Amino acid sequence: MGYFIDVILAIPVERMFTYSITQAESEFLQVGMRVSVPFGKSKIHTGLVGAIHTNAPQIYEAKEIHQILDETPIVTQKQLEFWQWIAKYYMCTVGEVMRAALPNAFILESETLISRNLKKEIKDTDLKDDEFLVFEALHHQSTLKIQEVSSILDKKNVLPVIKRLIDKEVILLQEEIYDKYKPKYVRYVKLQAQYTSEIGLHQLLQDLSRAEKQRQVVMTLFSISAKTKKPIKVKDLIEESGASAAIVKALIDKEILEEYHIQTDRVQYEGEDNEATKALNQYQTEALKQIKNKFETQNVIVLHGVTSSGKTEVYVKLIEDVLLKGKQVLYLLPEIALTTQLVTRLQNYFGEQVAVFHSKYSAHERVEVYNNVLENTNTAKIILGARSSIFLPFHDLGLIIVDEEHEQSFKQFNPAPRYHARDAAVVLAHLHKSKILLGSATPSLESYKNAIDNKYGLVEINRRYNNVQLPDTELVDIADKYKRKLMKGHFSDRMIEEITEALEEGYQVILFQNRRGYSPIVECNTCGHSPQCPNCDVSLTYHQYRKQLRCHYCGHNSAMLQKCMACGTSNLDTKGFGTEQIETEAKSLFPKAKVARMDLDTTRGKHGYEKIITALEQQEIDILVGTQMLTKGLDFRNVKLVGIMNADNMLNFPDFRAHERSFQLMLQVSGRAGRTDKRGKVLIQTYNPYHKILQQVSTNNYLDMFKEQLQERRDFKYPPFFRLIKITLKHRDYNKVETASDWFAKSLRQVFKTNILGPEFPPVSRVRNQYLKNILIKIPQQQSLAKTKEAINKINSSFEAVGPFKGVRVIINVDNY
DNA sequence: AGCACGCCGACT
DNA sequence: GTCGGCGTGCTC
Repeated sequence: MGYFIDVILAIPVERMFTYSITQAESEFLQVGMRVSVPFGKSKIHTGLVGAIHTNAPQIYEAKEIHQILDETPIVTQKQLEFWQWIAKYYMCTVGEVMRAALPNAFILESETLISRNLKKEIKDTDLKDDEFLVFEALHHQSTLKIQEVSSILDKKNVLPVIKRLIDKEVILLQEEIYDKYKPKYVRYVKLQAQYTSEIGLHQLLQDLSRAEKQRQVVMTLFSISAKTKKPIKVKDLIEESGASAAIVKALIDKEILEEYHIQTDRVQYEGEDNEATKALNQYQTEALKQIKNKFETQNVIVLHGVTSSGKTEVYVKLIEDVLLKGKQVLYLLPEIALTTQLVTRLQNYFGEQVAVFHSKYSAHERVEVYNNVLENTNTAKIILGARSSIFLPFHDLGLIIVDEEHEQSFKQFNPAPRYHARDAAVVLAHLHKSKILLGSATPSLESYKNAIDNKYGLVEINRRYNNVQLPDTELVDIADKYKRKLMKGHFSDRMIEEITEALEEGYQVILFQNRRGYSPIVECNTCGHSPQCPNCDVSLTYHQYRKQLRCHYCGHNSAMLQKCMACGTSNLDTKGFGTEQIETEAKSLFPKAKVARMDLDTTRGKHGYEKIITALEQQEIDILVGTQMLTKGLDFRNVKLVGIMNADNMLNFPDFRAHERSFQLMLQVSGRAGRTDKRGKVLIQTYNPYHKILQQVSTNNYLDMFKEQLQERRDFKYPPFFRLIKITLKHRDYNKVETASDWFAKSLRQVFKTNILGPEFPPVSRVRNQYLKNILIKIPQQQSLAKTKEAINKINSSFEAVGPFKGVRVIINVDNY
């Protein structure tokens, strides 16, 4: 009888692959372990064991596996179940989920290594120039990677050269698979055993009487070990004794000290949990009580607490309870909110039990967190992470908190799996029979509706912490201000007055403009021509600080034009404005104030974001201009005024969620104002001060907004009443996209009759030289989601079989909002 | 996703 | 005339 395993590979193909194994291997292997397997002509891939069985495949012969990579499963049964759900719900392959779910370092792929064939005599004259270069390089280096050959020859495609060399038997190939993860070892030292006794030590110090520096080092070592009773790092010893590394080395060489290594986590919390959790005020206490009560009967609760109401403290109390029961906690946050204060705050309470997981971490660091969660170590009881942390190998999850639940960034768009971390977390909680709390000052309509419908529990906090008042919001009609010539640049007289006042009182100001760059359109005043991106269907945005025109879709950039490309006059003008322009204007209007800008362009580096936040906290910045980055749950103590430069471009955004999102955005930015003693002020500049959303923002009326938006969603058949699936077709050829999308939409209409929208070009119909066309499927509540997806999959496979549509990419996005 | 195999333009 | 571009099909 043969033994076989079905293996999941991290590639976008539907099926699993069957490999043959020996009986011994079948006894050792378990579902969830990794194996390396030969795949395709020569490559070796990492596969995850999905099933172990004895059914030989009928139509092909299974290859043997290459190697077993794990001693115990690294993926739990629950995770596999979760992967299956994600793949099914978000219409992607399990392989794609695997790629997103495992740290990259776990997914090894072989690397082709080239080495010299020593058995063969080679005459230089037999080789062509480029062949000789490779041959010669192998004299200096025993093996070369393909990529290295590429750089030696300075060309992309080196395979033909390599092939010729193999034919001439000059080189040999080998496939090397290696673990990308290397544990970190820290050097420690201790005294050799014979010196640990009192006599031995005494003798040693005498022997070293003529080597004063060395004697010092030994003395220091002795005193540290007496003090801490812990192993001593070489680094610490050098620091403490003030000696050089050479002296320590000499002692090791003389065999007085012994050197050893200990495997160490890369991410470590050095401090201690030195803070008792804060006492809650009456509103928080009440909320906590309600949450606990409702968790008795409900698994999901929405916590709606106004900005600065102290939701975090409530979370902390809940976490404490769960930890006492010995369970794990997952705390999900939007990526950007992670890098800051919250981490420190939780560490102050929970010390090393807090583990952080996000994209800025290196591959190694992620592996360590992953393993710690898998082993359920004490250093991974609370996982603070961005959306991808839902894929960690939890054992005993007791609570999931999704903070800033409304945030759009919980949804992944590219690549697949296009999952929404909040929604997936609800499923994850269900799998673990865990509770889940969705917190926000401005809950998403979906979540709030679920709460109203009693599917979820609802708990509200209506007071800010310390009873600080909500800011006073004022709408400024800039149409009127322009008419009466009261505008200076993009600043109304009211804005200038308020900024002046805030600055005079020593407070800080935040100015919000939801668009980066200097101005999004450059236009010729003579002929009306405006420069477009060569690869995408958009106008180029002018970035003043580098005097560049840039495309925000593909990153294309060119120097700012001096003359119009169409008519040659130098009568160029800019339309619209972004953060850069606001920054420039603010600097000239308030020359004494220190103005800084926070957007994608200024926060690029690893710590760019933190630098600006720290500068603001330390009051090195008076006026901070920024995009929506500003909204992410930051607590700025000294900000009194928040100015929204232009509310209209958000409100007019062509998306069914534009109003909801504008409300959330504006309320969140407003929340940055006046967090302590003095009541904050929010100024919103708009052409349309009677817009209902602006009215609702200014009165902080979430419920009104909710009801009104919900009605609109019902009327126009949008979520949460209808589910959406967006299908995007993509190809370089315009006509191909046209005919392909027509075909696709027609097929969909044959099945669904109504509720198919499009095909339609998106607002930016060409990105990176690829034309895009969207089809939107609206799914009424009574229509089966599973059947709908089945139908879409069926149409998609027939589509792939149509010859003329070859090469057209189909991107399916479930819940594309 | 890679990666090999196979058919058409720009260079020695 | 070859080198090298990327379109198409397959991977247990």
